[in-house]
Amino acid sequence: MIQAHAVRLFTERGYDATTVTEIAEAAGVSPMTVYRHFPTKEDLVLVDQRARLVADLIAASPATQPLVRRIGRALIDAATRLTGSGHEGDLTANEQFLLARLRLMISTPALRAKHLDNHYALQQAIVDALGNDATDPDAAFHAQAAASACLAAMHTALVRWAEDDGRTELPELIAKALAAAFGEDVVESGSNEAR
Amino acid sequence: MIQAHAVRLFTERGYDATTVTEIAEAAGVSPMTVYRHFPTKEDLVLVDQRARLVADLIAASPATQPLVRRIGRALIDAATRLTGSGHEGDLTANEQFLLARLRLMISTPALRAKHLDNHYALQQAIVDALGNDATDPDAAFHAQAAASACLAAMHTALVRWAEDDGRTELPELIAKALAAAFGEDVVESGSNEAR
DNA sequence: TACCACTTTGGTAGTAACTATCACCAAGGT
DNA sequence: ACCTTGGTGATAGTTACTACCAAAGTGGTA
Repeated sequence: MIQAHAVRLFTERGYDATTVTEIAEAAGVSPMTVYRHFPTKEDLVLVDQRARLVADLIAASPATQPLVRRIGRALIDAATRLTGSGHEGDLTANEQFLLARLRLMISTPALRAKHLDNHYALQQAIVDALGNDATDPDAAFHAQAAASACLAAMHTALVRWAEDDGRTELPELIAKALAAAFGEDVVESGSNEAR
Repeated sequence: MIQAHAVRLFTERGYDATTVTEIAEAAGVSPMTVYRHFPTKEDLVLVDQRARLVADLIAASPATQPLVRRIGRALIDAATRLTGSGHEGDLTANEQFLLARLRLMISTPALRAKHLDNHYALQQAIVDALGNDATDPDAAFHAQAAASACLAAMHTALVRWAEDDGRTELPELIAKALAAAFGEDVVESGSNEAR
């Protein structure tokens, strides 16, 4: 509830122009309570637990495929689940909220910065989930480079999705971004998930 | 001079544990003066004008090559100039300072976040420098995805360089990161620069 | 030397995001 | 009745940063 009020106020008045105290008043709680649930003002927009989902998808993917492909498919599959694709026309309330948060993240420097830093943590989770030999520094470096590049490509897809107001399917955009960066063959078809 | 004192104090006591007032005292100026030259505390570490250099290198690169290769070579060439490669053994004072700043950027969440956001601005500069048709949204999307992925790969190289205390040549690490993400053929040899 | 823009620097006061510490209160188990 | 526990609230303090205005150095001209 606090987060919903926060995103609404940020969207209406702007992020910097909205104080935490105002959010607390709108939500009917004390500023202390807001800080207890969201350690920083940025967290009011950025709370996001995709990391676990993506990491799980990667750990479940076949280790025989190239890194970029494993990671790319996991990102696409995660997006499919998050947006609940397959609808036509109207967006779900979940997607509306995601879009509102994404727009704030893109337009507000402080949020954009912290969001990108969250990707950094997600990158670590992905590298761990790949399950490579951690003792080989070259393999670890390879995994880091591949993961960071995939996440960056996904981020451009997120930006495009927001600019599009969610009209294009997010998984499709991510696939296009990955193809643009790594070549068409990386994400041709099918899912890594077991059926 | 202010920046040098700031980086020294941050390294000695930690970023959060050092106040801007303390930096001002160490540098022998007033806090106001610090804020005038470095709008935010983060900028005391992050001032960096690579953007222009990289963009120029890209604009000068042959448009016939694939995007990832053009961007990758520009990043490698820029790193070569910045570190003044070719030395053996000791690091230059310039490199020492770069390393100190980089270590702070990597270990301090606030700095890491803002640094990644700076990459975001650099990405825009790169896309502009590529000189593609801005009216074609698909081409623009392609360029954004390629640029963000390349920058992300370069960032992992920077991290590795810092972990290595600068022992490996930075351009070489960037080339390896790009190869790991995009394939060995992307950065095989030679420079884009006109001789 | 004297004068005059112009730039750089400094002081004061204020805002807002946090933090530490303590107190309160309702629910549940013994 | 008593104690624990988890959520809540108030108070006071620190610190990054801003707006506004005053002072001091800098360089060119007469």
